Amino acid sequence: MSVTLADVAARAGVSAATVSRVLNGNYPVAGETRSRVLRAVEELEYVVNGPASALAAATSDLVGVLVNDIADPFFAVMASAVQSEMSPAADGSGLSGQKMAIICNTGGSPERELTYLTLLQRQRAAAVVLTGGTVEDPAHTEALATRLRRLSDAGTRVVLCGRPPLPGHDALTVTFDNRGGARRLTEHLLSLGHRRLGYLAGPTARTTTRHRLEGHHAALSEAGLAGEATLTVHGAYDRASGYDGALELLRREPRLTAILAANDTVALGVCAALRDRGLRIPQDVSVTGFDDLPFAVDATPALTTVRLPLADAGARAGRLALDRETPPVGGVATYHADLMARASTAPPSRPGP
Amino acid sequence: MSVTLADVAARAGVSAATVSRVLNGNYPVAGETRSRVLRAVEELEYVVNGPASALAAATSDLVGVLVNDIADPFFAVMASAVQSEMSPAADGSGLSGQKMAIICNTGGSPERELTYLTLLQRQRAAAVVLTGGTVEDPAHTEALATRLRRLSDAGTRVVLCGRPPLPGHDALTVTFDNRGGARRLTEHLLSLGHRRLGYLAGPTARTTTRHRLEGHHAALSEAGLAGEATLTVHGAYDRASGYDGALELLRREPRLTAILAANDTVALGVCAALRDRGLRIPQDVSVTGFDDLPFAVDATPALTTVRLPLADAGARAGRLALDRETPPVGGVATYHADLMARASTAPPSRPGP
DNA sequence: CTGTTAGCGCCTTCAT
DNA sequence: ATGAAGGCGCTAACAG
Repeated sequence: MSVTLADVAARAGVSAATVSRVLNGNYPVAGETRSRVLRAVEELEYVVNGPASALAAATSDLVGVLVNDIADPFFAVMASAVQSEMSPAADGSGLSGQKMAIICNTGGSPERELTYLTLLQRQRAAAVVLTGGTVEDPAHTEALATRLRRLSDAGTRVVLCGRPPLPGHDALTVTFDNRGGARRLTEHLLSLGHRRLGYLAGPTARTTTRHRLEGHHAALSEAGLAGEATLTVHGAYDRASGYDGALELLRREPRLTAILAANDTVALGVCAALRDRGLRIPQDVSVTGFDDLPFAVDATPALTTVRLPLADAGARAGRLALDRETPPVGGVATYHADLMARASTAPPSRPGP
Repeated sequence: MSVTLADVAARAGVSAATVSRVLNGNYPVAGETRSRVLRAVEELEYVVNGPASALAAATSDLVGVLVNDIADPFFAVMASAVQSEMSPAADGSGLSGQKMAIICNTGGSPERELTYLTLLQRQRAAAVVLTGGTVEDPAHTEALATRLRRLSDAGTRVVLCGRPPLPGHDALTVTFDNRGGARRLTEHLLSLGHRRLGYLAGPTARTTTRHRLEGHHAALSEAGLAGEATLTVHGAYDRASGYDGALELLRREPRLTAILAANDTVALGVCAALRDRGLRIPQDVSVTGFDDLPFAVDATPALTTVRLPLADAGARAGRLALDRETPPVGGVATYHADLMARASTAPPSRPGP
């Protein structure tokens, strides 16, 4: 078998307890003894047994991070930021208590979300961060709240990042003003003179989808256009949905002059579809995204969108999860979504009626 | 405290051993007893204590995945694929033995890479997957080999994904033909008639950088252009390096007609710089990327690049890590890099001398 | 400051 | 097919 604490203790001529104290450094140990222990550790190439110490100390160094899909930049950026808050020093000093992130891909499936929470509870995770929007289904909301309550009861810190507070559980929350973002985007288009807008929404029954749609409608109402044909098509948060959705919108209303996409990735699909149709952006149709992912500025034309401070939010969530930042009042921090007006939007060439 | 195996046993009127056997399902248990135990588990909301079972069984359900930066799509796609091989069924059935991935961001730092390996050894990880290229430094290579050997000795499976086999350790390896890819890209440009090429290489002393550069040179030599001014500038694998690097290349050789970027992200920066300089792509300067990340096809013009089957490779690595696929002969599987000729390359308007 | 003594919760022979 | 018992490696009181 491998080297254990006892081996190190024997080699250093001290008790196991002393070795443990040296390694964890939260207890006074004589300098002399200390270096003797450290030397023995070196010589024996001893590596702490994580499970054993987790069991004995009833704590763990694991932090769960739930994402829909880590290959989606939206989640990758947040997850990366969460992680950056617990990354070890480059020199590898002080590894004790070093937290490690377990990133779990739920694929947007509510069931899998619950499954992963169980798995994380099994690992006795120190904290759990749930990122991105969630499904709006009473049954799932309740199941989720129950699971999270069990986790909190077991001492696991729970933080929500990029989704609204969960009814039935008072987890710390870092969220985005999705409504405001969509409203600003819509206002921007209206102020340019657009009147025939198409909205490509995300999957139904998801918080982000609903909030963005609400912001869109709010802007329309304020402009006295509430009654206007609110052309809306739902789809997934991916490029293909953008492509198909744009074609569908054009089929329904060939005269539309602007399309608001559910997010930047979808917007890319929209742009591709418009190009394939021989329509120019923004001369014929203006396009907007959402999120301001890194590639948005490199799209041609550069994409008008709203910026979500994903990295800031993720980092904040990470700190809250590690209890290294005082929680915001009320437990909820909301990040503003700034309009990034770029080249994909312009006044319509044929003003509306 | 929380519910333990003993509690369940008491409730079900059986011994702890029996409960354990039911939960792990690798031992015959009477159907009657079995369901009684399962009911007790339900009623008590019992959740296995991971650390405790890991300690007792001397095995763990954790799998480490090392990446440079999870926010970089190159790594995110691979990591996601590795993970997909161990994701639980959506219905949450059969959670026992469910593996979980710990994704570690090394930031490209060799020290941190070693640190994370120690941390994973501490967790007694079932397997470790190292993704992406690595630093070519004898000291680090040796330190890495040593660390990996300790891991293997401790029973952890080690898989390399996206990097060449490591001298000094016979880890299973899934790698890409970076040389071939760069060669094909260069041949493509040469066949279009380009003679003044600029090469924007990645960071020095990294395997991917070197291999791609070698492929580039090989193509040049074969075309009898070995002596030609091989304009090369090194930079990081990010957009900013592409932007700055392109300007630097143009400064050194204003007449160049093509730029090969270290990867797609860098290529995006190159395109931005060229546009800002008023140069048209591909009429004035052709541009190529590497990797064929999702956004490459949406760039304008669509980026000519070579496709690395990142998802396939990641999935393969995942299966090898879980010992669910017979290893390739020799322990090394190499994936081909296909040329994706798109709109960012064309014959030079002013043919070379 | 350091050693001693109990567990932490589970798995796994070994009996039965 | 099930129960009993020991131990996995470490930490946390409690003495000294």
